[in-house]
Parts: sequence; C-alpha cells; structure tokens
Amino acid sequence: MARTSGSHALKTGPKVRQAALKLFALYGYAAVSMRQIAAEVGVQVGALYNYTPDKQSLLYDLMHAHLTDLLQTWRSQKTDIAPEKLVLQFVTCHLNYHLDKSEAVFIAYMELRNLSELNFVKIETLRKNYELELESIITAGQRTRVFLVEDPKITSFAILGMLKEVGTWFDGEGRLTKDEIIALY
Amino acid sequence: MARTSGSHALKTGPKVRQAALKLFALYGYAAVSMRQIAAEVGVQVGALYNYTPDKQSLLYDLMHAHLTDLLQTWRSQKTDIAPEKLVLQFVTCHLNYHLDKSEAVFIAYMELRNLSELNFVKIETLRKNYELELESIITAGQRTRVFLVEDPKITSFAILGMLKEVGTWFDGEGRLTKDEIIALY
DNA sequence: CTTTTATCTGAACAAGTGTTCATATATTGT
DNA sequence: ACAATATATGAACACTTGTTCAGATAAAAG
Repeated sequence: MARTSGSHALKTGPKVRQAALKLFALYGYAAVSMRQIAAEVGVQVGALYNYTPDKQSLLYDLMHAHLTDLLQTWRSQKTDIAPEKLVLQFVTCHLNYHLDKSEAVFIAYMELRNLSELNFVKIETLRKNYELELESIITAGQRTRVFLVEDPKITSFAILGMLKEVGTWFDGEGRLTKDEIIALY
Repeated sequence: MARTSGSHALKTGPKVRQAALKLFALYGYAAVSMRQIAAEVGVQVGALYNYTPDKQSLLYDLMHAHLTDLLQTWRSQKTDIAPEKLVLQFVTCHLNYHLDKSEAVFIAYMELRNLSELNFVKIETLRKNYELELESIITAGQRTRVFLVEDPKITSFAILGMLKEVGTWFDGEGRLTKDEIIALY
C-alpha cells in the first residue's frame, strides 16, 4: 500500500504535533521514539518527515507555539489597573492557561535541556519575556509602596514556582474544580 | 588489559553513583547511556554491572538514598515547638538541604516517570511521608487558629512548590548567597 | 611463592534509534 | 478521462542502546 484513503496534510499535520505533545509530556522527549509518535498518529515512521524536518524541530515547535500563545493570551487580557489588582489578574490568567494546557506547559519547562543550543536561546528569550511581565507588576507595586517586597525578581520567581507546582498534581479529577483552586490562590 | 592498577570496589562503587547522579541531573535519565556513565567513571561499560544489576536500579537507588536521607535529616532536626515556629524551621531545613544537594533533589522529582511501576510506588511512598511532615504542621497550626488556611493539603503543596522552584535557578554563583535566600523566604 | 578471589577489559549480542528514499496510490486540477 | 501532485508505505541505512560473558590481570589469602 501507499497513500491511504482519506489522507490529508491538514489532518495529519496537527495530529503529529498533538501526538508528540501527548507522548513527550507522558514519557519525556528522550524516551519517546519517532515510531511511537507514528503509531499514535496511525501512520508509518517515514510519513512524519512530511511534517517536521527532524525530532528536535518537533520539540522546538511545540515549545515555541506554547510560549507565544501564553504571552499573547496575557497581553491581550491585561488591563491598565493598579498593581495589586493586576497581580490578581495575572495569577488568574496564568492558572487558567496552565490548568487548561497542562501538557504544553509541562513540556516547556521540563524539556529545556533537550533543546539544541540555538533553539534553547530562542525559547529562553520567550520565557524571560513572560516572567518579566510579572516582575514589572511587582516592581511597579514596590514603587508605589503597595507591595513590601525586598527583591522583585526573587519574589516573582517564588510566585511563578508556586503556581507552576499546580500543574504537577491537578488532573481535572481531584476533589477541587479549577475555579476553586484559582480562588484559593 | 584487564583489571587496572589500584582498582577497588570501595572506590568505583561510589564513583558510579556519583557519575550517574551528575549525568542524570544534567541530561536526564533517558538521554544518558551506560557508556557515558562508564566514561565519566573512567572505566569500560561492562564494569558498571559489578555495581548495579541494571540502569533502572541505578536510578532507583539514587532516588531512594536521597529521600531517606532527606526524611532522616528533618526528623533528626525537628523540635517540639509551636507550629508557627516549626514551619520556619522546616523551610530552613528544607532549603538548606535542597541548595546543598540540588542534583539529587532535581532527579528525585524529575525522573519519576522513568521508574518502573514497582519502584515508582516505593518512591512515592517516601515522598508522601515527607510532604505529610509539612502538612501536619499546618494542620496543627490550623487547629490552634494560628494559621488561617482553608486547605492544608493545597497550602503545603503550594509552599513546597515555591521552595522547589529555588533549585531551578540557584547555582551558588548568583548575586545572593544561600543564607540570604533562606532569610528572604 | 602460589592459589584464590575480586575486578576490569574487549568483544559480541539482539533490539531499537533517527533519518532517507524509491515506489505506490489517493486526491486534485485540467 | 487524464495528468500532475500530495501523501503515504516499507525497506533500508548506519549507528546507538542495555546487557552478557569468557578471558585477563591485580590484589588478597594461604
């Protein structure tokens, strides 16, 4: 056999990225083979190379898409309000996104070391842009004396770390709903 | 050649675990080969199997040693004081340990999915024991009305997540010393 | 010194890796 | 209906993987 009935790039392309996302999140980039991804899609290995030049690019594309999406989501949502309210808005936006797209989030901070040097630099730039969004809110609050923090950078790291942790145990089936968790934080 | 001059199990054994610890932390369990570990030790691949039955056991042993060490460290340090002071002691102890043995800490929560099912259960039990140490402090504080938290489990998760985050950026060469960071938190 | 034991080498194994490509066929455009 | 194109197969590639083992040599025991 060769080309199968009903095949189309517009269907297989997204399928490949989706399968890679799922498997990378589940077993880790290094532990997942191209053949496993192909099997998840329902296709032979060679067909994958119609949609990615190599395995490394697959990882990079997933991370890049996630980070630009995250940044754009926040920047389109944030309003011009006081820092103490803005920080709440940030946390809400952040948690909403992270609880929804937990797989992409997970990969983006878990598989950094599997990026090539060049790809790593690009991704890190995107990540820092996002972290600066929170840090600038805290710095602004510090200037207007509404936040009493000593070190905005450390504080924002701590907050982000706290929020990130959620993704490691929330699975949509626990005793708390997404909104309840957001309210708690 | 065969057995090399000066060779001894008491020297090579620890060397193997140390090399595995370093490389697993740096590149991830799945991405590190037995040959890389052997090269780090300065020995041929086959020699490793005098010190571990297989690669999986190497990972398990590292995690198990770390978690029992962590638990024992805390239990030998904790005193019988009020919850609001005990929580501070816990944070200090936790951060001290984590900033010192960052590689082992990193592996222990990063490579869980690479454990066999049986090994995973054993390790998870140890981890939960440790998390319960903090949760029980918070629950105690909640009972005596000194902590105003709604959900002790979530709160302790959040705190642990916040503390864990430190390990991802502290490298001993930043602008803050270990004690300064502990003071900040 | 001689024997025994502990430790390492070097080569081999089967299986799995990412990637390439000639070939075949379903779909699309004319 | 026919030609062109897009998309898949399946086999092959060179290489790496974890693991085993007979044989060699250093250290320890007698």
